[in-house]
Amino acid sequence: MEKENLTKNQLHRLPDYLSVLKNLDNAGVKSVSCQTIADCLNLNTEKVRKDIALISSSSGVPNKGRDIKSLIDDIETILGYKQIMNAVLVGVGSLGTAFFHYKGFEDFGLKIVAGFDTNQALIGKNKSLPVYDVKELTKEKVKELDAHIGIITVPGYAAQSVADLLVKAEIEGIWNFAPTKLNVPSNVIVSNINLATSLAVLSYQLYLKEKKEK
Amino acid sequence: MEKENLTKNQLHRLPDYLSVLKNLDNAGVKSVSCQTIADCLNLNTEKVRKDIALISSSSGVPNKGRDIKSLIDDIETILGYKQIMNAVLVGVGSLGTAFFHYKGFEDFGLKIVAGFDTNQALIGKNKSLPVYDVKELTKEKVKELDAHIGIITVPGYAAQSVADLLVKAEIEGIWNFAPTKLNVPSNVIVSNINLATSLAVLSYQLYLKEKKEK
DNA sequence: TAGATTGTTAATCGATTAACAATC
DNA sequence: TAGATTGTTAATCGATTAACAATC
Repeated sequence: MEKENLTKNQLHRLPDYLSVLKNLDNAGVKSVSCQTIADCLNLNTEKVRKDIALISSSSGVPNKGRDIKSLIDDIETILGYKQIMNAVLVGVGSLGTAFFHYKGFEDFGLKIVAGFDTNQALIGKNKSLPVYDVKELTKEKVKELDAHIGIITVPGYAAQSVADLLVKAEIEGIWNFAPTKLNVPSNVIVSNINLATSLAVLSYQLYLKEKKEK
Repeated sequence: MEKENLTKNQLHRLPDYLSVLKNLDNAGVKSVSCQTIADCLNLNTEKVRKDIALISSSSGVPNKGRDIKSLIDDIETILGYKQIMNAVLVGVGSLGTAFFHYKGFEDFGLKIVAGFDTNQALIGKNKSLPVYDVKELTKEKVKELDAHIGIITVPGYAAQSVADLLVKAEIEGIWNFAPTKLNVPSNVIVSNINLATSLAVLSYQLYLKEKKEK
């Protein structure tokens, strides 16, 4: 599809583009210019144009723009929304339980099929999804569940050992919510999401604001 | 404390530094060089040195490094961990409930004190924290709760109207989990965290890997 | 046709990396 | 003292922005 790989920044903008495009699509709009997308997101046209050119399977039409539906299709393909992938979740604690029951991920192509934990009290089938002992997190089990992604929602100190387990179980990608940098072989893909980091941005701005007011 | 403001990238690295420092502190280490931090995070020394110089209240000592405890203190101050701030959560749905019951945020200086929703079934005090009707999200209520931050966990289409409410209620900062860019006055601080975006990074890498294997 | 919009090339900006003198 | 580590200045790299010719 695209000629070159997307940079991290470009990739981060895709979900925003998608959200704008879906809104326009819902409103019955048929085609869109990069200018319009840029305006909606307070970005400059050039940036959007470059991004879109890179990910679009079709060329833009001068004086018209691009077909919204096919653009949505292109982005969703790249973001993996078109194809549901199974995931296992390790750490059915406070935050883990939240995700465990959150159905929203399926819109993004991710389906949690099982949980793993060390806490015996959590293990069993009492919930909508099975929770297994972390000891059962093996290559065979992962294959049986047809899982390709592992979600880590354990405390920071336990994250690396869980990652090691997932690697051994031949998981292809790890979505890491623990505030720990993971060491994994280069063929395993890791995406970190750190709530603390995100919150830090907010706190820092408030801290600056307060400091300025004094 | 620091002379210049931190860039977004630098800010994002602080929680990582903090995590490394805390590990070393727990291990009984007293002082640390930037080189050590850099090694732990696979960053290069120069970058870490610049970052640390910017946020540290004390100068580094050649041939020794810096005192770990005071460095932790500096970072925690900037990240706002030293001072708990109250927050209200709007949207006690699937993801919202998760956060609502997640106690982990208090470690990062954030305490959720109340929830708001439009769904009458969710309103009441049956849980550990009160859930109010979104109609009650007023300036007075926010003041009464001593809340400074608003957390948005509603679906994308509702996010902007919730943001408007929060602004009217004179909230200072918004932590936005909805996949929507918010328009707010410049004195209100917004930090977006988009699970879809984070997942997109993972999906895209898997997509590239698959494409390459073909 | 005229004009909006595209794709592409060049200029600018900022962040990262490299180099090195200063110093406890 | 010698050497590890610092702080700072310069070089490199990459991403963003600006400019503009091409075109439906």
